[in-house]
Amino acid sequence: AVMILRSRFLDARRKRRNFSKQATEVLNEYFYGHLSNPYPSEEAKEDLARQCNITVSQVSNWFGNKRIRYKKNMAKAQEEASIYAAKKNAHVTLGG
Amino acid sequence: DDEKKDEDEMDKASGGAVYPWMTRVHSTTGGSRGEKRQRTAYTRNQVLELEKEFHTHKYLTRKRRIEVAHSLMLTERQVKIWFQNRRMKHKKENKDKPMTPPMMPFGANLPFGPFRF
DNA sequence: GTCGCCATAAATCAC
DNA sequence: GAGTGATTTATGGCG
Repeated sequence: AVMILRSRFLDARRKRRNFSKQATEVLNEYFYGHLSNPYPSEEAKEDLARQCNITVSQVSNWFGNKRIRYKKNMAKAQEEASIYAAKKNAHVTLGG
Repeated sequence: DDEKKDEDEMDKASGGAVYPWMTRVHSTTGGSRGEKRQRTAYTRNQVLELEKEFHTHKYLTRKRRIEVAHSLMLTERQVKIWFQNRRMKHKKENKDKPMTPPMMPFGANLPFGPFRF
């Protein structure tokens, strides 16, 4: 009984820390750059994990949270979307 | 009054595109609209007993599952699902976490991780 | 046909 | 108190 309680206090979320600004930037760029289908492949997750210096699980958590919270706050999230859309347009010039 | 306007809080993408993934995917347990899916939090005792059971067998027989379900006031399905989730957690714990036990000859548990030559 | 694995949803926890 | 990363219940597809 004590063990279970103790394990809860040793949980990872006990010592939660935010990701670095750069990491969040990388993740957001991917998310808003793939807004039509923000489901990175396993390989893409590994890539993002390396870039952000976090684990693949953390990448999965981040995308899961991001998707749900985007849905719950579409109006607000879309402002962010435009920011990253503009950012993306700086890279991919609309040559079409 | 019962004026409720936030039933479909999402689905109002004035300006931005709405892609399929943005729509709700899971059923709302029969509720017609806007009902939060309920996620029952199991009691401490329920979790405790399930953990004990998991410690002895990672997989349950049908018979055992029925017994556990009844004794904990859960459905068979809930017990089955719980064990599946628990197995996934178990797997993750032994993977995603540090890679000390299997490989690594000597200076293994440095805070920097494995050597890179 | 059933059951387990898996990725994921959605709610909730913990900080 | 909102934000955010992690964890806990629950679904659905596929093998």
